[in-house]
Amino acid sequence: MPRRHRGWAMGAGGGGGNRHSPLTVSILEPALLIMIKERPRHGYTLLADLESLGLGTLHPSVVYRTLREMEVLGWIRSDWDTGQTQGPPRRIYQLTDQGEGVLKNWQNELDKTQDTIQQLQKRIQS
Amino acid sequence: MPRRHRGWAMGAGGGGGNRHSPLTVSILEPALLIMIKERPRHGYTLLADLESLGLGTLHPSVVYRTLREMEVLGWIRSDWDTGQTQGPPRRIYQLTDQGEGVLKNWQNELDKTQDTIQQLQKRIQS
DNA sequence: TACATCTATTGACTAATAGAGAATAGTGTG
DNA sequence: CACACTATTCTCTATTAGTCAATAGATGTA
Repeated sequence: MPRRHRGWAMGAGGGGGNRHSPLTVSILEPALLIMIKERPRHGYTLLADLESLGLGTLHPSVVYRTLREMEVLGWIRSDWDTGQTQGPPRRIYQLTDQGEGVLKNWQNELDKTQDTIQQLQKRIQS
Repeated sequence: MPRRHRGWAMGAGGGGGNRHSPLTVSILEPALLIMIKERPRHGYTLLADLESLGLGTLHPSVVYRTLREMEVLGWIRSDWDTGQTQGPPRRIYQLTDQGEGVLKNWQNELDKTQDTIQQLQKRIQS
């Protein structure tokens, strides 16, 4: 089963189950950082919150992996949740100081991206 | 030399030469389609035009490869330029009918992305 | 207690993409 | 001819992403 990325835009409305575009994946990282900064959360919650952002097509393991990798990089830190849980112990993630800095870079990038997309949208309308 | 993507946001303002974010790469495909639709062009020109969009950090081979792959997919078509050139013959790309459809999908995706980013920006300001 | 179900997270395997550098090649200029 | 500039292609390898399966605690229920 091909999981094309290049070529994503062909099957978006056509074929079987709809997959997300590469853009979706690219936004995952800042989205997680922003939500974690808002309020420390665990992966399962973040998974649901991504849904409400329209990034809900991402496979859980992609999200968990991203979280683990960002922790290795020192952008976020996790502690085991001591409160009662309806399941196995879960990691609560919070932003580190380094993560704050990284998030600032990401904000600049998001701004630039907004700008670029807007330019593209204008160009196509004329 | 590591060409990290995950981890991009660390070195953006810090280390050596600045690389682009994954977002930049994700936008390349629709950007090319839009510019080609505006006016058929060859790769070298597109390369320069990307610059003015703020996507100038992309390596030429990435851009040429993307063009070739989009041609294989049937989204664009190329003819050798018959006019005089100041160099070797060059391919002029133009959008196909299929490419028009793909571009529409991309436009939806760009809209959605604008939306998501805006939501994220709002959330971080409060 | 055996079993299903829901909450949570992790691991392993492989396909696909991206980044870099070098190769190829035509044209014009000193 | 050597060099610079225009233009495109190729190859090699690092990195990322997608999928599936495994692990595991808690809760309910037959």
